[in-house]
Amino acid sequence: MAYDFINIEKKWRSYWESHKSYACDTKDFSKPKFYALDMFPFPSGQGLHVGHPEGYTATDIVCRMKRMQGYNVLHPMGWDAFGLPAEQFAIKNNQHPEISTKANIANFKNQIQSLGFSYDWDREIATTDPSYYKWTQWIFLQMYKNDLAYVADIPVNYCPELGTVLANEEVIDGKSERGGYPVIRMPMRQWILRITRYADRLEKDLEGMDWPKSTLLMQKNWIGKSTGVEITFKIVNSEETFKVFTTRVDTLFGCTYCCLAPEHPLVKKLVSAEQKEAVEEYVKKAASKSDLARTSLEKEKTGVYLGVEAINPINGEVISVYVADYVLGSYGSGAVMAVPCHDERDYAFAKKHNIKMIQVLEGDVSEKAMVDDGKHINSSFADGMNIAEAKEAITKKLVELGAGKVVVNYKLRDWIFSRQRYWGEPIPVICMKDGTTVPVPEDQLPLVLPEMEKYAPSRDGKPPLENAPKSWLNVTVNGKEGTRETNTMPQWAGSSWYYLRYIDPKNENAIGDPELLKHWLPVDLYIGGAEHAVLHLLYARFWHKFLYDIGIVTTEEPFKKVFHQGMILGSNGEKMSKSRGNVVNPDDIIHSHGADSLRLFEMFAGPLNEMKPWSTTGIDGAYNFIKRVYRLVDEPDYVARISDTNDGSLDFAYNAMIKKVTEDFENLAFNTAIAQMMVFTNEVYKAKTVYNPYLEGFVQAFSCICPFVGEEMWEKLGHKEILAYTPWPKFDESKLVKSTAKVAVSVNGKVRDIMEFSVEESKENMEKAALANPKIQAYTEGKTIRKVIVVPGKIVNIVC
RNA sequence: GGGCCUAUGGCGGAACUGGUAGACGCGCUAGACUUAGGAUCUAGUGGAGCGAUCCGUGCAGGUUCGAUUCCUGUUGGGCCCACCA
Repeated sequence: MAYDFINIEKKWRSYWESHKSYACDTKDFSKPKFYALDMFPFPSGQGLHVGHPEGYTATDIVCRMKRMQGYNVLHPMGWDAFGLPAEQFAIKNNQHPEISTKANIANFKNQIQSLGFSYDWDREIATTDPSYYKWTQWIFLQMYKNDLAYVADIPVNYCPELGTVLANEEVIDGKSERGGYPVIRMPMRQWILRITRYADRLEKDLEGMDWPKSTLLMQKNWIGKSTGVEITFKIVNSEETFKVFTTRVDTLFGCTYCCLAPEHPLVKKLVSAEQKEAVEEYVKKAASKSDLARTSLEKEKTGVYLGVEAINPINGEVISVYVADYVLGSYGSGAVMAVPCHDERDYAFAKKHNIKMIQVLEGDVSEKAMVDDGKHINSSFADGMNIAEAKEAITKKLVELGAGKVVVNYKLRDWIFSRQRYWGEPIPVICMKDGTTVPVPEDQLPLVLPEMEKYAPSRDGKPPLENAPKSWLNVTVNGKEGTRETNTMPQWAGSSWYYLRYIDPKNENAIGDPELLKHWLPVDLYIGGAEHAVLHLLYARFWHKFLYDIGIVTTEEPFKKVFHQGMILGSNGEKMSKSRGNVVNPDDIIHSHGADSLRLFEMFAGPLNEMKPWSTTGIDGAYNFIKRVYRLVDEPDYVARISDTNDGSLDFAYNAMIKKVTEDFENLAFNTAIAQMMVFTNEVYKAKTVYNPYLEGFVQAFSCICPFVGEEMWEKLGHKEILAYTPWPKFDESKLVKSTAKVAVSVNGKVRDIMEFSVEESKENMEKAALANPKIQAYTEGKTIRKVIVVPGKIVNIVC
């Protein structure tokens, strides 16, 4: 019988599904736990992409090994089904998002199931399910009660094309992350989550985590902690003061002017009569400028004189105050001290506006600012000091004067949490006539999204829920009239805590049973795309830390180990896209080569974290290897006789393979594990006979990558039970020890011969034997031996 | 502009804390077998040369008995952040 993957895959898929072979009893605490999580997909209309199975296969392999190693494995899957793209898809196809979402989920589920992943489908969740988003809303309410959710009229990133506000994290180069539409800044009433309150912990706890280094670094940079000094400047002839934040307090003697951001509240108050018109015009212009316009202006430093002076507290110098949009209103105190000689931006601004410059560090400042370390000059008591020393001295002085203090600032901003969209979780808050907000009582959750015929976003930024039925919209609280909040939550809400729900998905009284949450957290292995390095992974950490603070979870961090799979590129090495015409549909491969071949190919193509091009011949190669393996049990008479006695010929090959596979699976190095299985297979073909337990151990390991054909082979080997819970094959270290070792003999670093020595051979004897070797003597003849380096088991190097 | 990652045969990729570069697979070449299949099996395959030998891990240096591996500089590719004071 040839390798009939179509029927083999059909047979075992149906068996595993009907027997619930991979159902996880989370209440079983008798075994060690292992929680492996995939980033749940957004069920798009296009269906599965070949990129999806890559990460999913990786976690599946580890899960299958862990099960055999005796772990109780939680391996769930669900759907991140709310959000903008779902809504856009629905609008485009003129179908209510609820219907299209359901259809897309069904399609995705079918595709995923055909790939043989060992998910526990009894734990399937969808963020759009009211019984799920009841708890998303519940978490929001807890945040609201803990002063972590608030409403504010603030300048936001508004995207007219999408008709909604976006989070800072969702804006890239002044364009929307999704769709690439222009984003403008305008003030709007928004719900905001106070993520900045967690900035310190979010930053600190990154240290030592088993996450990709690049991701840790990205989060760190995004949080952007910096320690500096906040200095108070007095306005001349006024009681007013303003504060600036600086990380270069050492340059304070070189400060020749100050700048306020256009949004700074003192701008209006301080501006002089003669400058009023110019300043007001400038502020107006700056406010309407989109981020795109701001950045596209080649970073030209514009600004106007405010008409007032301030006093530099360190030396009493009188300096001018400007308003300039290169100062950000949302960072630090919204004002800076400017030191033209030692800051590139200040240098450009001062040159343009002809402002005095004082050099306070030695160096050349004739062409550009000098920002490196050096010796201070023109700095009174700090003269001769380097940056670190001057910082300390000047800070000390400012503190004495009561004009400064050490502060920490973060780049991280609060999380703009409302979207002017229909397809999202309703925010469970009631807005009263007097402008106050009242939370929806917890026993009224879930607050279900109302049925609506017209749900498309409007271009003016008004939420679609404004047009919801009056019965939904209008609420009376304590005899007073109010209306429901009409903004909805962003897609990130549902994905910020979904890993908790899998643990106890049907619990109606809590997010999950505290005992179960305690047992199963944290997630041991979390695999997904690197594009979520800051957004999702930061938001989820924030929510988790909050849930920790209110006693829901008992770990400070949600994900112990995170890993990003590399992208699968088109066969031309470019990113897969419809316009490039290089998209591969997994369904086609499942039909032409089978799911096992797809899994094997994606794991063998290269390291999991690296980008790999798709390869048609590569998938053929995977298919051929499966056939070669399958023949071991399908037609052993032609390949290798299966024997009940061990002749020892495969001892080394087998034990080396099991050792390598066990270690490599643990390290997610599947390509090299597969290579070792290929070596073993080649050895079996050569040996023409194979000891039955070796063949079985091989099938168990192989089945982690190719579960369908693995299960079929297991059955053909005479087993009645599936192999998922059989004990993982052990390896015998003693079979890996070799009595002799091949040693390279080199002369002046060039290998000239290979000699075999007993592993116990002494260095002296190895040296003697090498020097006596006629092949070596041909190179050493007539020369004096200056040195001989002997590394047992590796090399003998003769220097002459 | 700043930060991080990366570069190895015709191709995808191996190589542990510096120690025989190219495991394994694809492709290619030759042979065997034939039930003519999407075959299968066996052998060979970094480059140059008849050869002994020489040259080879982006490029230029350095450290070392010995460097794909460590250091400095540089170039190409990728990712992230980009006025954060």
